[in-house]
Amino acid sequence: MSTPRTGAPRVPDKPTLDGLEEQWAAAWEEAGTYRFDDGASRSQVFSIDTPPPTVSGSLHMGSVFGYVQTDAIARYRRMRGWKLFYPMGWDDNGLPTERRVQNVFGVTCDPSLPYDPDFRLPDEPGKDDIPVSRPNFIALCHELTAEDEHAFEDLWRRVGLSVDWGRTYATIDDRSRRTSQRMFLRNLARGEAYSSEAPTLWDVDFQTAVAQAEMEDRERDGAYHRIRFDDIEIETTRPELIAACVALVAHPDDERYAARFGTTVHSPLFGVEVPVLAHHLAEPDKGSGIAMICTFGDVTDVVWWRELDLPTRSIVTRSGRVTESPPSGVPDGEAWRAIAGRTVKQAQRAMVEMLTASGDLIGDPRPIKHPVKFYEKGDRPLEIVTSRQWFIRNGGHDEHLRRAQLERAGQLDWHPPYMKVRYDDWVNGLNGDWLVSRQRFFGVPFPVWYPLDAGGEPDYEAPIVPDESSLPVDPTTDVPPGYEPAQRGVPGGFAGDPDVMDTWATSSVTPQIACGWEDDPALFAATFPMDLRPQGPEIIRTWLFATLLRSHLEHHTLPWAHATINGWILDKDHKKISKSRGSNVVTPMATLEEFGSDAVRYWACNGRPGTDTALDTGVMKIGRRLAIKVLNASKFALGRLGDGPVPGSDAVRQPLDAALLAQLAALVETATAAHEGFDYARALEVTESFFWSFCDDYLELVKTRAYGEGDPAGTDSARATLAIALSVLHRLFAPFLPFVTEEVWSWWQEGSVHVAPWPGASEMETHAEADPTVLSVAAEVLGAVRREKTTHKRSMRARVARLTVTGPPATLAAVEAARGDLMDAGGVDELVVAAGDALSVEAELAEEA
RNA sequence: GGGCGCUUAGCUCAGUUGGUUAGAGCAGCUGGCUUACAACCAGCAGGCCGGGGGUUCGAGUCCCUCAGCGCCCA
Repeated sequence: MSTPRTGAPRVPDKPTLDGLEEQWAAAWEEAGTYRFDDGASRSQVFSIDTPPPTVSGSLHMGSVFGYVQTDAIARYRRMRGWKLFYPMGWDDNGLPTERRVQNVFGVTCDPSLPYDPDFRLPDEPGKDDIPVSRPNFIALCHELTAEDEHAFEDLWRRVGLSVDWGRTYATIDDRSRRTSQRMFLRNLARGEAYSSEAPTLWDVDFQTAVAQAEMEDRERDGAYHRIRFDDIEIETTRPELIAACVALVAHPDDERYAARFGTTVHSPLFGVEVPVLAHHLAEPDKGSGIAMICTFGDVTDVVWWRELDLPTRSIVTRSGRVTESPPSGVPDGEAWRAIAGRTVKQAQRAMVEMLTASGDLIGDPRPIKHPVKFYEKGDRPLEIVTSRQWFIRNGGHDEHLRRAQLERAGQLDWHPPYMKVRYDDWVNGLNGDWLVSRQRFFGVPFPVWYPLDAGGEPDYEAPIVPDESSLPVDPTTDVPPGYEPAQRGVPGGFAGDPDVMDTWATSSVTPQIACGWEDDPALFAATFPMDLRPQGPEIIRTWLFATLLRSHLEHHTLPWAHATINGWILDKDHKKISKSRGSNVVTPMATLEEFGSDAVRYWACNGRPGTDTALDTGVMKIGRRLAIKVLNASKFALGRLGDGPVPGSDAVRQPLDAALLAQLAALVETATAAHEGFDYARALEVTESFFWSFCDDYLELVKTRAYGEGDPAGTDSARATLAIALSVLHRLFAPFLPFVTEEVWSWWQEGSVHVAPWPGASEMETHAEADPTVLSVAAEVLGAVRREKTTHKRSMRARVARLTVTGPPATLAAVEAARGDLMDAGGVDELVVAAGDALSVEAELAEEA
């Protein structure tokens, strides 16, 4: 039940939407309206694992879309009586931030440099990037992300997210680093995390390893080069790797090469002897049906290398150049010196020239288009290099764990359900464990040191780990237990792991970060496992999957009960809004100022769960009109309540009023059911539709009575109904239009509408007989009267001398029940009814005055 | 190549287990200042529900197929 304020409502003469955002955002902050109740128990709490936005990403309307939808869900649950745990996080660690720091400040990180406490940026950026130490670089990262986070918070407050701003975290802050490191140490202790020297996808520009989830295929031009290995001709798109060739391979059933399996041939130019082998992954239809295996040209090479137990002859370095000296077994001759130290592209040109000259290249290269692996943020194709990296087991090599991951996802409530398929596809397609180490700087360090042997070589098999109580640590500056600072890097001493974790390795523990895992046991018990993970579809394979994995490994439970997956934002041409394509992207703040936050929220909440939605200012205009209508209708209805106490539901005696309340009860039921299924869009739709009919028909029909003309009982009935309907409608709209509903609520109620209880059926109960058709018939008759006036181009004030309604008995009974209201609203002098089959209305207009 | 989603009025979209004559808003057109709102109100017009085939008494809805668009994966 709502709590009406004593005294008459205070309604402004000229209600306006302008300024509501600032006014109410400040009021909510002041009152702590959205603050989490610390004493709540798990059964009272609804906890939301909000996606921490990448603060270095651009702000655009796509950012607003999903967050507003989630906020509508949160506001509904809060009004249903749940104690909302709804914190916000900032994803600031990782490559996007490093890249922005490089661009904005014109610096690059050189980890070999010592920390410079007096470092100052020059006033004018120079032509070349300034190399800075790792600590200086990280300081600049913090400086920049602080600004970005401020911009995001301003936006979220402006758009009315009802998050508890007292619980904000950042993925690089102490709490996140501690949680992330602790989780890693637990994984390590259980054997779920391990390091290994292995072929790894490598971005030569970013100088870091890349995980399967961050890799994408791009269609690129290439060319098949037909090359002679003795009498066998192979086809390859990468002739520059001939020096790295360790075998030839054909399909075991391929009769063309059956006789050659087990024999050897010699590579051209280098003359290295390599075996001819059989493997089922060789494609007989591709090229000449026989391929060279290099270490490493692509991911298939890695499979062949592993399964056929081949030697390693890597020639590509982490910078994307050919090594200076040849791998073992390859002669350091003229051919090698032609490619040594060159970029991959230069080496390819040199090889083609030499092969042409030697006659080992058959015919001209044949141009093709083929998919090439790229880092999703990268500009040059990924190379495969051998390096030591950290992995977390994810089921990619473990059928048992894979099945467990699929089962977990089956226990999760997906909204909409078909989004689960994307998860299943991803898990079924996993071909390796999760690579979590990155050779970067602004991230969570691995909390690990390695003992150095007498020769100064690290022992990777016996990492030194810190006590959990000392977390977070930075092994590049902190000293491991039992060692002295002076022992860093000296034989018999220690060395810190220089790598940082993949940003998803930290993002995958947002439930643990937000809920205070191990830091705040009471909070954790009250909030975890969480209730809801809202997120975008594109990060199902990364964020959702990884979060599920870590929770499964550590807690043997789902991290949340529900996942809502929002759709894409498309621009007017139905193209996905791209962060990199900055040209046509309007900043959300400008849009929010132009249309108002409620209007933008209306647009966002119109997007069905999981459905792609076009950025459409037309829909925002409709939302703005709706918000204005709420102001005006509220002003009218509250202005009719009179100065005395508002009559209660007992006063509802008129059939028309009872009919309105019956329809309203049905609306509440429909809207509530929609919300329960996370279908905020349907709840909004039915509420909006009801509200316009309420304004156009009911308010017009009841207007005269509400003004207090005629029978006082009729007036009381109208006023009681208006008060109930208005209170319910304000609350039904509150999750979508938080600003305007709070404004109109404040005119006549105590407290915030956003913590008012969600309406229930009991509020609409009356002693009057409730027949909803009274209102629908009355509305139809009134519509016919209006049609008559419009057809004759007369004003709505024109009198109707005689109105004849024909219809079946039930319809006529409804007309009789609303007789007075119909005559008042239609300006009818005489109303007569006549029996007939179907409802028909005849209006004789009075002469024009 | 495989999977998922989408295709309904000029535009943006609803259409909930198959069930009267397919809805809304915007834009368009015609009227109306009506003591909540002209940022408003009333009315009109506008649709082989992407194509084809099938199941059914009955299909926008279910099945098959084709086409286009988008996304994911290989």
